[in-house]
Amino acid sequence: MARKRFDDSSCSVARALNEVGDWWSLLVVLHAMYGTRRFVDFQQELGIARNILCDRLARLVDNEVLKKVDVGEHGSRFEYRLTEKGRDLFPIVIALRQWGDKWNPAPDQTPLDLRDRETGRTIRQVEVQDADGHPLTVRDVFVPEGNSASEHKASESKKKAG
Amino acid sequence: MARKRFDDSSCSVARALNEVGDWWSLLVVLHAMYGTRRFVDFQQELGIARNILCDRLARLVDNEVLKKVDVGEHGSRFEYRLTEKGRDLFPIVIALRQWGDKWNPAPDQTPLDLRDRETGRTIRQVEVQDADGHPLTVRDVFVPEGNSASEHKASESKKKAG
DNA sequence: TAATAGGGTTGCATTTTAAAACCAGATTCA
DNA sequence: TGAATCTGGTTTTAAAATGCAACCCTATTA
Repeated sequence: MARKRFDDSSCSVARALNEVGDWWSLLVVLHAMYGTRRFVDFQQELGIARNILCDRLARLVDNEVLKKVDVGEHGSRFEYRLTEKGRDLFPIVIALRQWGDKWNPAPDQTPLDLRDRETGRTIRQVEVQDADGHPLTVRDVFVPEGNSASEHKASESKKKAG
Repeated sequence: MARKRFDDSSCSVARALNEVGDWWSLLVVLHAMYGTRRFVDFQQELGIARNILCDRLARLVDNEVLKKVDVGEHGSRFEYRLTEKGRDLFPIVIALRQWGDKWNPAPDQTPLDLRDRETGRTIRQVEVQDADGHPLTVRDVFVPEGNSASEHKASESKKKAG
């Protein structure tokens, strides 16, 4: 049967994954962040099937992660550019990259060394922080009672949790 | 044909997505962070097909995101618990949730209000930061020349980029 | 002894995916 | 003028992945 979709899920993670949670979409967004804008470039860099790329680009445009711009250069030529919504995926993509570098390092590759354009210094590890900027783990947080997002037992209120 | 896998991709984002980049895996991890540990609970909370859940749990265990523990309670009973590698997905899950809340808010739902267990204060937005903790956008960073991760034109060196 | 719970596996129909071939408008080349 | 090329797709076909339901086995409870 068809893959399940989460358009109307009450869970915002599910709704997010519905837009960028498949095998290709985040890689398309990643390459868009690297500067790729054209169909053929995405296709060659990603090695993705053309029909799948069509589908993903259209879906990302539908979801306003990308916008399709006719730049009218050399005949029919379009560019796919990140919207603000798309650029807002930056922390997610970087966190994924750091996680991959940490837990599945490629033997023949130094991890990505991303630097601040102004100072030239290496960026921080992406982390969840408290109001003061101190790092928090999953065990350091809770969902206050009454928050509708806690419907599916978000807080660790079960006997075995903790 | 088969879906493409990225096990040996030189891109750490692709390798990360290979482990948790499908429709269900990150939702399983999310619920594990909420405290879910047992097969039937995952199945009921997620509404996932049992064979698919089997496959995903096994894959996550293979990839050491979860570990399977025989707690020998009430006969055959196992628990799936997050490993350190799995807990390390916390920033990614939270960033996804914040992105979903921001760009696809559910009309009938207040966004997740996650709080610091110690102070009770709301957590920060997950962001990419420079060495001093100041937020950075995708336009504020670059990949230094010579970094092997820049092979696929990570730095914006093309004529049209910028 | 039967019913039930936990944790799966198996079969089968439906979708998705990948690969390659094909298509159509615009442009450059000869 | 006409052929080749570039760009951005659509179509076709076969292999996987998915969802659903039914089945299986162990252990516990009624």
